[in-house]
Amino acid sequence: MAQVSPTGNNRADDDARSTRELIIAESLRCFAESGYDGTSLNDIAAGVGIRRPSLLHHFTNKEALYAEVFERLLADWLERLDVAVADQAVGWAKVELVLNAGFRLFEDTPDYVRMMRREALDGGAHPGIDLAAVLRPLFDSASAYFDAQMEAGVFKRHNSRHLLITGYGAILTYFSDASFIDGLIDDDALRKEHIAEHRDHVLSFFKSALID
Amino acid sequence: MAQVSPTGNNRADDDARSTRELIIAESLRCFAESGYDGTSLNDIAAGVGIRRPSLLHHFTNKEALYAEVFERLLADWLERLDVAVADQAVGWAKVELVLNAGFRLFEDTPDYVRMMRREALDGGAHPGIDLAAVLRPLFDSASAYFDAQMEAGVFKRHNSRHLLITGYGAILTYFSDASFIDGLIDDDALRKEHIAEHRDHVLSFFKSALID
DNA sequence: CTAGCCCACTACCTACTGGTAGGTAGGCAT
DNA sequence: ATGCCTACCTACCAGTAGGTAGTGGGCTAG
Repeated sequence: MAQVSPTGNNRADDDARSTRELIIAESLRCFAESGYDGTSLNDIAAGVGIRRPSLLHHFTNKEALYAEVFERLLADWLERLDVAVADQAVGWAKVELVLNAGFRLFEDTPDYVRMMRREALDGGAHPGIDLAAVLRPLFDSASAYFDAQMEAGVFKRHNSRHLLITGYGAILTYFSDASFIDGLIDDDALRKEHIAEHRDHVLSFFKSALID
Repeated sequence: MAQVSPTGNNRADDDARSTRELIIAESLRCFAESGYDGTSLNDIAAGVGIRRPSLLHHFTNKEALYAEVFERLLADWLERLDVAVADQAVGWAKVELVLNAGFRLFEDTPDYVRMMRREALDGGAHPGIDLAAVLRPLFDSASAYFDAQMEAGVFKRHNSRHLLITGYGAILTYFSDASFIDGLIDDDALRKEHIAEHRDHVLSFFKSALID
């Protein structure tokens, strides 16, 4: 009989999980920075401080590693957004709440944003990952929310689906293309104050397009 | 004495240029689809119908090929945008003109958009290419234009630089992430009618944020 | 102490990368 | 005919990719 999960190993399990976590964290960095093809397992292993075969002891292959990193972060993302979406605020207040949550989320995890952008750009090149399918429910419910608010006269009339796509592009791009934007504004676009500036702009811009 | 450039070879030069053009066209396709690291010279050569060494007869190395493709398309892009920007229209009419030109441009060259997005995402990973430096003059003059119009009361007040970044994100994203958006709207996002839909939305959205 | 597991290691494999060397077929000018 | 040039080829290089096999140390359980 296998003794399933002995309750209290300390170092063994801790180290194991810690190594796994280290690998995932380093993979995120690398995949965000250089993309799937631009990242070698050697790069990741070196970042963790182990050799490639040791890395492959924790993950069956590169694709599985990528999938796990992606799924992990997608789960984090949805969890945090769900909290904001679940709030009972209505009208503009709710939009502001969700936009703020999005900004905070992206500010906290810029690597995730770049990885997500690469995934959207590659468009299903990585089997087993269907970004659109995961986000679709959120997209549909948000679209329905806008339609209802517009119908009720709370918001000005717009195409709700394209409105969401516009918002997605406006916010995500600032973080995913930050290093490009650096060159436009002559400073680090990811500095807190610049992020706040962009957030304030997006909020006021969307507000003046939606309200009154 | 070397006979410099005999004036009128027909087939030799034509074939040569045609092969070069074929390589550039195929490179664009591949780089847009799979990125720099995801594209091998063999892929490109195979697409053209020649072998890798023959390809390297036309371009000194992979980086030089990438640079030429990128510079070529950047030049095309700036040329077309300059025409729109040079128009003497003022106020919202000018914004509408430039946005329409941008949409037409992106619609005509979706591969270019994806390549450009990848470049912005990689942020200077490819030496000798400085996207921000090239676009900076356009960015600054556009920013000045908005500031002047807002000062004159033609447009509502917004942060002009962040307004431009928002617009850049809103439009580019639709094309660069088209395959992801496919999954959200359950159809090919690059179909003419959907592009028109998004263009109409962006125009009306920006208009209601800027005017009145 | 011993048995066994976990984890990381070295050593190796095949496939493919970007790039080079050297050769050949054909066009064109002298 | 000769000689040069362009455009392509095959064959090869060193380096690196992802992945596998087998080894050994350190820990824990019995």
